[in-house]
Amino acid sequence: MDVPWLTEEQRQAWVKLVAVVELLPGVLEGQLRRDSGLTHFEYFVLAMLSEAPDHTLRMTALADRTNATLPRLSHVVSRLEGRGLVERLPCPEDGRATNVHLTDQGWSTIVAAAPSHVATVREYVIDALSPAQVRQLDSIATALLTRLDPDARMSP
Amino acid sequence: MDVPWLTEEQRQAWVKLVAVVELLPGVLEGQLRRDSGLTHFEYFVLAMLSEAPDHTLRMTALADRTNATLPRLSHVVSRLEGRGLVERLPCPEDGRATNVHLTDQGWSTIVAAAPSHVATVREYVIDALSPAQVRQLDSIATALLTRLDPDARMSP
DNA sequence: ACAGATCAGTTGTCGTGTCAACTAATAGGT
DNA sequence: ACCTATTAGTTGACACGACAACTGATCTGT
Repeated sequence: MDVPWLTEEQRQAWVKLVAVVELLPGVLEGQLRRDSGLTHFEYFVLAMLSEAPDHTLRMTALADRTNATLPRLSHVVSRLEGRGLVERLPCPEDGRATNVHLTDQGWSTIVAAAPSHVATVREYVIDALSPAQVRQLDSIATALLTRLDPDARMSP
Repeated sequence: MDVPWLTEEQRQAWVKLVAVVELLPGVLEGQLRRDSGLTHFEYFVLAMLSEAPDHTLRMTALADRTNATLPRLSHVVSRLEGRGLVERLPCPEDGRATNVHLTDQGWSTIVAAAPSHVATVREYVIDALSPAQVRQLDSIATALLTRLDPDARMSP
């Protein structure tokens, strides 16, 4: 496994990216838990459902969009179901599949949670960057995703 | 909590950044576990120790550099100690503190793990970007860290 | 039409992180 | 000097995610 080492420039960028990747989830997690009683992952699940047609997605599709394994998603959906934020429905077209549907209460929850979450995103990310940097970030993230997510499971 | 919404440009950049932050840890985690039997966090702990003077850091300093809570670090150090990769030593200057020291075996482990890890970083990050983008990434990450980590705990 | 293979999801177990409570040692005030 | 407050770290109980094994439904080939 003999590999060309990284240049100092590359190493610096890498170290900082790792720090961001390490710190950002904690900030989002904390804010959502405090303000809305949701995990970031739970928020993300509700958000994906809220954007889906009829507020409904099949487990597998939802797992793809949220980058979750099916077992993990199943557990989380059970909890959300217990809180009345989503409901499971058998899929008419495929007897094996189950549809997850956002309830009215789930919709209210995500609508209530969104503003403060967006405010946090502004505060920690958008407002820290110039408009040009926001565009650069988009290009960079797009480039990374072609490797990290070649099938575009998370953003179809 | 009434907040200006995000422009479409900003939203796109944000969505993609979230995807990266979600996917990248999984890739690193998987590679390190397969190739070296280490968690990314364990790798990071060993790496920080390997860069420290005398291969030694106090628990608190190590917790800062790795963005870990003290309990989490304490548990992980216990496991690493059990595997003989680090050792705990009482701190001479402060009776409350404990120094964590990288053993020879720990050093060998990190040296053995580094090349394939760097290769992965190349593959998924550096090589996906142009040299200009690497520089942009550095600037962007630096800007984000002024908010995410104002005291520069992770990169002193 | 039926048997085997594959697919969608669920359930249970285990490792790991978080939080709260605790111990031990230093620092500060009178 | 002594008593309190703070700091460093450890320990134990609980929650969540990963992995493997399992159930039930659909597809494939003959």
